[in-house]
Order: sequence, then structure tokens, then C-alpha cells
Amino acid sequence: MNATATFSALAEPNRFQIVELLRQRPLAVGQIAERLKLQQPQVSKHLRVLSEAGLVGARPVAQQRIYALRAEPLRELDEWVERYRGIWEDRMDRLDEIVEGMKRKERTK
Amino acid sequence: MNATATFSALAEPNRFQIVELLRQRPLAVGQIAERLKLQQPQVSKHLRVLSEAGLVGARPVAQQRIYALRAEPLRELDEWVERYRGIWEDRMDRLDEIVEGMKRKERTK
DNA sequence: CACGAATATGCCTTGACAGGTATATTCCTA
DNA sequence: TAGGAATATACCTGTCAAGGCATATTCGTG
Repeated sequence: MNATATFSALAEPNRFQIVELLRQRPLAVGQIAERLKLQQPQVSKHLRVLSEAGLVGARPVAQQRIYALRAEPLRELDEWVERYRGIWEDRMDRLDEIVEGMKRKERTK
Repeated sequence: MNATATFSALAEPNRFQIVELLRQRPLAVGQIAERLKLQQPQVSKHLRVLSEAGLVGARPVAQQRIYALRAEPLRELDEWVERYRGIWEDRMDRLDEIVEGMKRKERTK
């Protein structure tokens, strides 16, 4: 589970847009380019990155390649963020208590 | 909800590590540097980025600054990925059907 | 109030990456 | 099988971000 790979793929705005677009349904490269008003080569490059991150997969149809989302990285992302649920289900900001604890000399190290 | 900002903050491995570390409990800058074997200035810089992304907050205690996770971006991330649940709860790979649909000439445009 | 501890900031260098454009590749069809 | 459509790749260029290091800043304490 390489989380940072997923993050770094989604950090680029155009790639993020592509993923959002593919959430609705699979699309060919040209269709993506058209809808996002991007040039075809850049779309291909972004798809490459997304593909290497496992976020999309392609299927050839004639000269077209239909790209679709792949579940795994997203599921892993879901599992990752789930481990942080406590942070906002707890009343968070345990900061105060912790800070108090720290004032008692280096218990913290 | 600027998702790409969150992604781009978490895309950097050291920052990701910092977040993982802070999940357990808030820490001072020096403690983070020590545990991750990073130099203090870099830690400060990373914390700055995380802070601007809203992922962490600081609280001064003497000359120290105690950093802790902040819930909001993580919750938003959770909400975002939730919208993708269908992708893996469905049997995914609607690819096949869609592809078939596409073969019927440009219904897709 | 000088000193030291903890942290932030500034500057420099280097590497990664995104866009632009041209071109290669693949595959259908007349 | 030549031509064109759809897509991938190569190359160049500019930008930006991360690390290293020096230094500024803040604050408690003797």
C-alpha cells in the first residue's frame, strides 16, 4: 500500500479532474481531452501516471483506448483515512491535555 | 474543499510520515525531527506546508511549538473517497458493457 | 539582561515534473 | 495497402519544491 504514490498522482489538478470524470464512466483519451479542454498528449501523459499508480486501467477498442477507474488504490485510501476517524470522532484537540502532560518535564521523550 | 491541496501536502513522504506520527499524539518540532531523523529546519518547513493545508495546528509552550493533527481536511478526504465507494462495491469493471455501448458509434459524445 | 534552547526563515543548488510541439505507433477501412 | 484516425512517446524548456546550511527570532532562566 503505497499511499504517497496515490496522493502524488491525485495532487495534480488535471489528473484529479480526470479521475473525477472517470468516476461517472469510462472514457477514451480523446473524449477526456475534449471535455477537460486539454491537449491529447498531456492527457496521455497524465493517464500514464495514473495508470502507474494503479488508479486507472485501459482497454483497447480499435484505435481507441478506453480508460476506467480501478478500485484498489481508492479502497486503500479509504482504509487509510479510516484509521484517522478517531481524530474527529474524539473531540479532537487533545492538545490541551497533552500540553499539560508535557510541562511535567520530558515524560515525552 | 480543496482536495488537491490535501493530496499534494500528503504526497511528500516525509510529510506523510509526520502526519502518521502525529496521529498517535501531538509533538514538538524537535521531537518530530528526532524520531524521523530529519533536520529541524526541514521539519519546520514541512510543518508549514501541512499547516497551510490545514492538516496540522500548533500551540506554543514556552519556546516549543506543539503540533497536532486537525480534523477537517481528513474528514473532507473521507467524504471525497466515499463518493467512490460505488466503484468497488459495484462489481467494478463496467468496462465491458461500456465498451459494447461505445461500439455503437459515438453515442458517447 | 545576557545566554541558551527551540523554532522559523532566507538563500542557494539541484532534480523532478508539467506543458508545448513534433513525431512515432497502432489499427481500421476504402 | 495507402491513408487517416486515435493514441503514445520523445525532446525541449521553464517552473517549483525539497534539502543543506547559515542565521534570525522568540522566550525562559540564571
